[in-house]
Amino acid sequence: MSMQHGLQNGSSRQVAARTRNESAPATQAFMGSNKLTGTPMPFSRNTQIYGESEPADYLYKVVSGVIRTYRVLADGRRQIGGFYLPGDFFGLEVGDDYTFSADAIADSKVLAIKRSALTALATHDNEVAQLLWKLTANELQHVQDHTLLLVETAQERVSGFLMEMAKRALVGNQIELPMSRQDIADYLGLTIETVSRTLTHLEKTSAIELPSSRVVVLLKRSTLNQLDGSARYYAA
Amino acid sequence: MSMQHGLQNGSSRQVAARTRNESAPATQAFMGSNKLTGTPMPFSRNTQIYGESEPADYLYKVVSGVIRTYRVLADGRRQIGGFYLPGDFFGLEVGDDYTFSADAIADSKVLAIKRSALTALATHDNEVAQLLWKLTANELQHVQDHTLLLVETAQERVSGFLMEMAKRALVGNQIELPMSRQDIADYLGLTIETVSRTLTHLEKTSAIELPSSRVVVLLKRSTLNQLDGSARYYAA
DNA sequence: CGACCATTTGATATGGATCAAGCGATGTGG
DNA sequence: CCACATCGCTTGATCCATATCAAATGGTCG
Repeated sequence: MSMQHGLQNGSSRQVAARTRNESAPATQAFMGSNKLTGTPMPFSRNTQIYGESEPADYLYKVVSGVIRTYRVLADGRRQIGGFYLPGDFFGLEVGDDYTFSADAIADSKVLAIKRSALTALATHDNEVAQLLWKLTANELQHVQDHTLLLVETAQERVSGFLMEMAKRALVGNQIELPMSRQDIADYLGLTIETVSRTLTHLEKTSAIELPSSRVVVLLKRSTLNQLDGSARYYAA
Repeated sequence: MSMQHGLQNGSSRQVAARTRNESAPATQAFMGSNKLTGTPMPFSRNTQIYGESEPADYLYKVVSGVIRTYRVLADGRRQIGGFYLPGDFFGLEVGDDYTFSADAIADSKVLAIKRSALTALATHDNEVAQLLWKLTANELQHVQDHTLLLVETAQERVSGFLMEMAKRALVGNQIELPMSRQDIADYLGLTIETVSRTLTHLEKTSAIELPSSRVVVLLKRSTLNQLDGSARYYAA
């Protein structure tokens, strides 16, 4: 793919610290909206919540755990649409059916909100209608950022992913990754080997530290930011 | 420069306007909604309609011509978000600013709809609120399909692109491409050379015919469909 | 401890990028 | 009306980032 030795490049570039538009996998809990009542449901690790092309009867909100949405391509590869953390909504559809499958990455609790109730509400409650729109728009924002990641180099994709996670799951200066290398790879359109090698390389260049495979300590955010091309796509 | 080989351009336009039946790059004119009034504005080939990060004061609807939206990445590469044909809406934002730039690929006419008026309307007119939501959702749908394209092989991407265009601008069994190879390449995350070679290859294998560089005759839709992985991502 | 699974690391292959001509159509000025 | 520059596209040769194939290592749980 389009290569460019991002290292020197980065330095020549103004570090336009572009505060990327907030809520990544979209649908942050920017709204407690008491109007959204639903049934709490537990899902254990690796169980499916819904499958693509099933009727989209519920909108979900993550209470605890982590959810991934994905499609399976004809050749068997899997594309992950996004990772959803507590507070995030997922499963919002405008058409009749789900366009992705969703399952729990870790043991999770989600709130299932009946769609029929929601849309009924929305027709006369403008606040709800606005909320549904905002949720859709957030999702759109996230997919667009994701799209941008997919045309970058492996290093940029992995850095971009880490920056995205940093915004959402940073504790101190370390991130705990709830997902496997395979999940990351499928989200970034790379192979697990490339993801692994890239992380190792970032560690060798002291941009990060990997105390364990699921924990990333950010040492040089600036370096990662520079590598993360999408963080400053409004070029020179 | 200011010139354009307007040859078939003018004529194909009218035809396209009434052949389209789909909602590909989203925001199809599935709604004439008399409530959306705006000022008709002409833009000549290669002129900008708005730039990314400018205040998003207008929503646009294509009357004639073709529009592309894009972002420029830090390394100078350009990513095209979508191509908008007559009937399509573009420039819909939820945040304050445009997240893409937009310009006319060919001489075009667009309707500029004041956003302030729209949002005002939406707060008490549910139909308008619904429309805005649907437009956003259509865009989301399109970006998700686009995302899928970007993780496929060059042949799949080009085939996918042709299928997408076929849904929107097919006349008989031929497509007139209003955009350059560079535009296609930037939409697919490939180089112009790869796009060109891939088209040549499709021609050699008799899947298509290229009477001229801007005209594609579809000979074996089935072959293209098979190559177009995204058309059937819900694998075996 | 041993089986299993996730991750890393190594060696090699390859699809598409890059670099570099060529070519045909359009437009320009003499 | 004809050389000639320009532009968009194609074609060819080579390179390289990432995939693929393969094996080693490490962590977890019975």
